Amino acid sequence: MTREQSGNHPARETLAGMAALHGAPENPAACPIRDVLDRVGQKWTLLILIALMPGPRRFSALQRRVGDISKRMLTQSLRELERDGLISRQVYPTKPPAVEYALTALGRSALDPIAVLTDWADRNHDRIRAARAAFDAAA
Amino acid sequence: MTREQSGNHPARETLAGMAALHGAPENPAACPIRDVLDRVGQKWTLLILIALMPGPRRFSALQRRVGDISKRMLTQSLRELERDGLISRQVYPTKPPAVEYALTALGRSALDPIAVLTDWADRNHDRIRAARAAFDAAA
DNA sequence: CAGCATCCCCATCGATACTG
DNA sequence: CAGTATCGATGGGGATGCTG
Repeated sequence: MTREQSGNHPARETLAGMAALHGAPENPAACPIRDVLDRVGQKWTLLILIALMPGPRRFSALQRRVGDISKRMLTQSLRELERDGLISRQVYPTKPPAVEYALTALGRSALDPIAVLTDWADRNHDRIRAARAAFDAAA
Repeated sequence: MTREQSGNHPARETLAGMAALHGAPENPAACPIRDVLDRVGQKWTLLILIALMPGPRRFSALQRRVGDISKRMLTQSLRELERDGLISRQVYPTKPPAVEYALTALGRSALDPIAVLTDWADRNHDRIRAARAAFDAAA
């Protein structure tokens, strides 16, 4: 989680605006872009959000669904997502305790822009792989 | 893997497919999501792409524009972006050598989905910060 | 079942110095 | 100017074990 530079921007909505504003990193406050991207770029967060798309899931169910994530990382990632308000955590004090995680409205809304990005990734992955092969061949 | 019920949203169908795809962790390179996200999540890549949006830039100009990036990281990040085919590298063998970097068509196309994501970040940053404050207060 | 706690590896990144 | 080379700090994240 890297923090620094790239101050907050007032009424920017386009990348162009951000490119322009970036020349002045006087405000040390957290940049929304970095803030979100650092989270999205983390290894498991996205997989967890995706795993929660169909509906609420319990801890173990999540672990199975995500795949080879360790309990440690699952716990840690869930905490961060909960802290950011993207998922909710409901504890049922049953005999063996049960905890259910679910997407919040904010979490669901995050999946739309993420879907755009992953769709791009899906559509252009071949091109990227080809570019890499060409680059490596030239070396 | 089994398809994930309902999801009238087309983009979400794709995401669900990606989730299923991850079921095979033996070849992580085969997952477009991780492939792209790892790059996007890196510290400087996005800043560099944004810095190149207005047009081609030379090494030093990029370094000034991005901010406090070291030459080491700038070089490294540029190499990866070039390898992925997102930017091009043009060398002018002048007296003091000049090298110009520019977005490729692929690189430009990547900025669209990224803009969607950063726009979301911009719009929802306040909510996230509020959620964090609430979470921290509860602890 | 859900989750902390602990140990440890290694990838990422920063700083500095050197070069064609 | 545009890098390369090297060292070192930081922390993400895997493996394992323990608990309410």
